[in-house]
Amino acid sequence: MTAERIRDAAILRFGRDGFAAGLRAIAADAGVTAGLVVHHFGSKDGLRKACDVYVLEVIRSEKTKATTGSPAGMIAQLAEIEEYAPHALYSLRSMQAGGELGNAFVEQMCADAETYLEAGVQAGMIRPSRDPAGRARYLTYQGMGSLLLWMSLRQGPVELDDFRTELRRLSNEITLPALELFTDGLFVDRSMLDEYLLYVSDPPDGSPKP
Amino acid sequence: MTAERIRDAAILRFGRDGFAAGLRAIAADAGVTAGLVVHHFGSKDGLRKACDVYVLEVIRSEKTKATTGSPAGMIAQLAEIEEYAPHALYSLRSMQAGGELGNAFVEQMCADAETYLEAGVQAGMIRPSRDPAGRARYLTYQGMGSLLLWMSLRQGPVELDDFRTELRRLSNEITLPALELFTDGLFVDRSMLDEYLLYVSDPPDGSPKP
DNA sequence: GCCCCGATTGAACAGCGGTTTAGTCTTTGA
DNA sequence: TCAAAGACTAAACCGCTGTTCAATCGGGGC
Repeated sequence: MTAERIRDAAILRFGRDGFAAGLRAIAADAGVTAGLVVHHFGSKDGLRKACDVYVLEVIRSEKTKATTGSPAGMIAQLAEIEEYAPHALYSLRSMQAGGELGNAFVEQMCADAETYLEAGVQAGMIRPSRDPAGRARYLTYQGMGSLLLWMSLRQGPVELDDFRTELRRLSNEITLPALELFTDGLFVDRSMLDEYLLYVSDPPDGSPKP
Repeated sequence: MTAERIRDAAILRFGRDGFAAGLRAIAADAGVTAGLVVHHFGSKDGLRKACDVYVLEVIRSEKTKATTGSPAGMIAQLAEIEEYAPHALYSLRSMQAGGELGNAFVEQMCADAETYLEAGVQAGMIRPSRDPAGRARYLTYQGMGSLLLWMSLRQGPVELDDFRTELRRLSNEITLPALELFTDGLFVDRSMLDEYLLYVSDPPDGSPKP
């Protein structure tokens, strides 16, 4: 079907150039004209919405273990994706641009991370947290955010091959510091944590809650 | 001076709306016309360059302890900035858009983080790392990246007041998980780290280096 | 007093973006 | 076979952008 070809071309283009990509470029990639795109999707925003639901569908169905709960694991496994790199890139662009899919995507990743972390805790591999949801959200934002920062810093188009190879390079660079942090932490003593726990149990101002 | 007023208005506008903001909007904010802006700065890119060097100057002179090396510290201290919030927001936009200032800024933050971490190690508060530079870069990317992700997810303009208050809220949400991670780590045993260290000492393929 | 130079403006220009429209071509169904 | 419906195109339209240009205004030097 032509509409699907347009949608796939749009996913590729949007991933490569961001959502500032023009309809004419997408149409040319799909071998059609700009008018046909809006004929099928109503508008550029309609096209984006169609891409959103499709990508979310693909990711949802293929995320058998797409997230392990740890940022290093996320990135490493993202790097292994060959076939689904376009959808991963498109998702990153969605986060970069904001909007519904971007928010839905990170919310889903936060929820998944919490599930996997809880499983790790039950299996005796991961330390329990005083705020499991907060920890999951924290780790997810840090992991996906660093990825987003990396992509944002390189201005201009992001080629799929570059995406894959650079992702692997990043994964290699990150693995050691992440493993260090995850096994031994950063601080040598618990004074800062204890002070904070004391502070939130009797806060001078009632802003944070335990 | 009028040129300085234009520059300041541009820093505010760019921070609020991103670099897609129009010259006419900036000019209106400064009480002048679009023509005068290019008369003074040559082009929109010239205006952005001028904002870049000025913001970098301000940040450099005022970063007495703008970074502590830890993501939680970064964000918390960024949140305390009242006067320099526009410059912090502009820097975030620079990272979002890529370009020279964005890269220069994170590189500087990585270097600073390494310095502060080393100081913490010398003071006996922070654990030494097998790859201090890599750890500093890792922590910087995670911390700034999560901030960038937060800003990217909210589409539309970012008001200065929202920026400050939301930054504080984020800081409160993050502090506990970060302190937990920094004191105890995430894993209960060292098996994953030991396996990796064994792996990099005799890699099956020569990609990562110890 | 005059003149020149920089600041400043308003309008116009050129290009690109999404969208619209009129028209052609292809398929389909009775 | 014919006509209606939808796929598809080419061109135009319109709003927005950064940029240019001619003209005007306002002081400072000779």
